[in-house]
Amino acid sequence: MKVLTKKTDYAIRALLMLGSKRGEYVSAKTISTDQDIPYQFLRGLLQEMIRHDLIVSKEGAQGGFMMKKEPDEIPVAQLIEVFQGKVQVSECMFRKQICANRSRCVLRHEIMRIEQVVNQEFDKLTIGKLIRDLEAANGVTQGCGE
Amino acid sequence: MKVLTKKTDYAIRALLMLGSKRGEYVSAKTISTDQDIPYQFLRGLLQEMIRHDLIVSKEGAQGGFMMKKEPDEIPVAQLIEVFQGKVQVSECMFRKQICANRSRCVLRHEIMRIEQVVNQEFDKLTIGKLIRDLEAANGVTQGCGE
DNA sequence: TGTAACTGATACTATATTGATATCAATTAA
DNA sequence: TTAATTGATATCAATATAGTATCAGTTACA
Ligand code: FES
Ligand code: FES
Repeated sequence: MKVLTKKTDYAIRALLMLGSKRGEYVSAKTISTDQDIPYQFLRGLLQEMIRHDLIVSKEGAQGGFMMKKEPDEIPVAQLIEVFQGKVQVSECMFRKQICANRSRCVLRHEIMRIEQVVNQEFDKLTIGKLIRDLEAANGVTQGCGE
Repeated sequence: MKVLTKKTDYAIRALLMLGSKRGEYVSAKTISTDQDIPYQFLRGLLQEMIRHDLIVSKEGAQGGFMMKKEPDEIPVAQLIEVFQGKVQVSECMFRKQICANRSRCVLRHEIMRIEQVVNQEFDKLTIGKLIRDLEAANGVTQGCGE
């Protein structure tokens, strides 16, 4: 069970890069090469992020993409929502029958509680936090071999 | 983003049924009809659960399936693991490069922390708990219309 | 002892989701 | 003018999820 798909993973990495080069336009090609993300695939993700007001673009030579929002205002939860759809733990079980007390149903309650916990965690984890974490750890943005 | 797939969903419902009829064999057909789960699909799930020692079966007429483990000893986390594979938030980002301090990498840390939280929650939620919750709520095991 | 009600085992098909590529028009810096 | 770029969109491939079909073997019981 994979919680983050490639789309989200790539999007995060693209944003980390844009976030650490704020104020300048970075081309899709540069991001693609640097982060090892398939070029055209990345292009699609970037456009999606423009539509969601996370970044802006400039066309033409020397064009590229730039952060629009503050990195601290972009929680990973939002990226998950954009690229994988809202987290929902499960449709309601027992849909065959009619629950007498739906608002008080403990099963539903239980499931939704977990849903909330998951969302809260991903909400606290912002791009800004990740950037700071990475910088603090390495001085330089740098990754691992796995 | 769907956290529980049909397989897990169906498996939980099958176990809730077996768990509330302990000591007797319940046929796949009965479960299928009662819980509205595709018959052959369910058969596969039941066999998988036998392999994982959660239930036992009796062949032949009047045969069927029965709980083996205590319902309280079956956390939803285990079912997720069996039917969807272990929860993993993400492969390591930045795999292109080599992380100097992998054991101290904060990004990895962050991601694994969330992974743990999710697993803990699904670990606390056992079949036994769900059965009790349902019985307490309704007197009878009963569902909702969604 | 025959047969209907069952599970065991396995192969198959369909559909949806995810991941990736290709193409061409429009824009812009140099 | 042209090379470097994004915008927009169509298409394809790979994988995962959901569901079906079939046949052999076992067992209760009429
Ligand atoms: S980025 Fe992977 S261990 Fe650091
Ligand atoms: S089982 Fe769905 S609301 Fe109760």
